[in-house]
Amino acid sequence: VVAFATQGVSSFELGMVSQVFTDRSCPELPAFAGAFCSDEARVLHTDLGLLMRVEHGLEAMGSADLILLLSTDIESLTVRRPVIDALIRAHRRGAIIAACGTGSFLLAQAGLLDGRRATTDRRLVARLAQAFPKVTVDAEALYVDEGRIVTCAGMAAGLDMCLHLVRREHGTAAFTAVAQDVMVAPRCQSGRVRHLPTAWDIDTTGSAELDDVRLSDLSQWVCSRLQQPLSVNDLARRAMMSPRTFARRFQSATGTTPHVWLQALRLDRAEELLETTSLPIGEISRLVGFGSGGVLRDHFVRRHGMNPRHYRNTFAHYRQASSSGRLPR
DNA sequence: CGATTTTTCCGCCATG
DNA sequence: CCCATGGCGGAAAAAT
Repeated sequence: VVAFATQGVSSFELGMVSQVFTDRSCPELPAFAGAFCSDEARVLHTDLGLLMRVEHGLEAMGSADLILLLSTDIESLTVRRPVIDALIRAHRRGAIIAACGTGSFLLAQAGLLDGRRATTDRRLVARLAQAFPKVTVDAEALYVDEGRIVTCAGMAAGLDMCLHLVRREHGTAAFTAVAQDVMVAPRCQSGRVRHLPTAWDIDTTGSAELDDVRLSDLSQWVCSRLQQPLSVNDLARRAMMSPRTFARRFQSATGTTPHVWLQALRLDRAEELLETTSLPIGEISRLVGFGSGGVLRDHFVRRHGMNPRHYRNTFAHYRQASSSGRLPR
């Protein structure tokens, strides 16, 4: 993992990437070899004015599996040709490139965002869209995953993106463990905001606060009884709303429907069990509340493009530590 | 995989 | 008048 930094680099992101992508010397977790690189002076000042010595130049990108482009102040962002070339080469080679905040501008300049969706720092989304019309700018997303090109909004969204990458490449068990290691309460699903809202992410008009009270503990309540078949009506009853109102308020608060959210939760748990136990797939289906293995399989193919057995094999190497069939947590 | 049954979702609308 | 609520019916999706 190579992180590319320029003058004025965000010290927050420096800390973030070095915490997530570190060698934990723990057999159950993926171990990352990380390095910082830059194309300019080997001594950079961060956004806080601290001095930082960078040991590698652009050549470090040549062998990286994952390249992270760190944020800087947009005014001091200068795009140099060698950087663009290095990014294009890395992309052709098959590397994953993930940009935080202003890093999206580098990707855009390199033409790597053309025809793709992307996001950037909230204050810069309009600017990105205007400067690069071929880019579809998503102003809402925490991060946007376009396969080998990933972009994210500023600040803490970078953490979500990094954890998402861990999950995508190494599975849910690794994701959960790393999230615990950096003391982030893992969200139930990747992508958009999948956790149920707390007061600050609902718009504060109307009676949103009352909703918050009624919706806030729903997530936990559901997680603790996932193995039972829960209908949307059950959720509504628990949230003390009529089914119609529940559906409507859930939709406006989370952007998704109760059923979709519930299935995502089930699927999350199923992934975890597939990776960390050797329970039969039918058994896992039952445990996470899918009636039969067929249903689980269906959802799996939709999310991952592969069936549960294939998925399990892909991430099998993280299993040896706890293969007793014991339930995690 | 296709047919059948069940569940979910959304627009519409009356009500308070 | 504004707006949240919740019942209803049918389309769509999911489960069997």
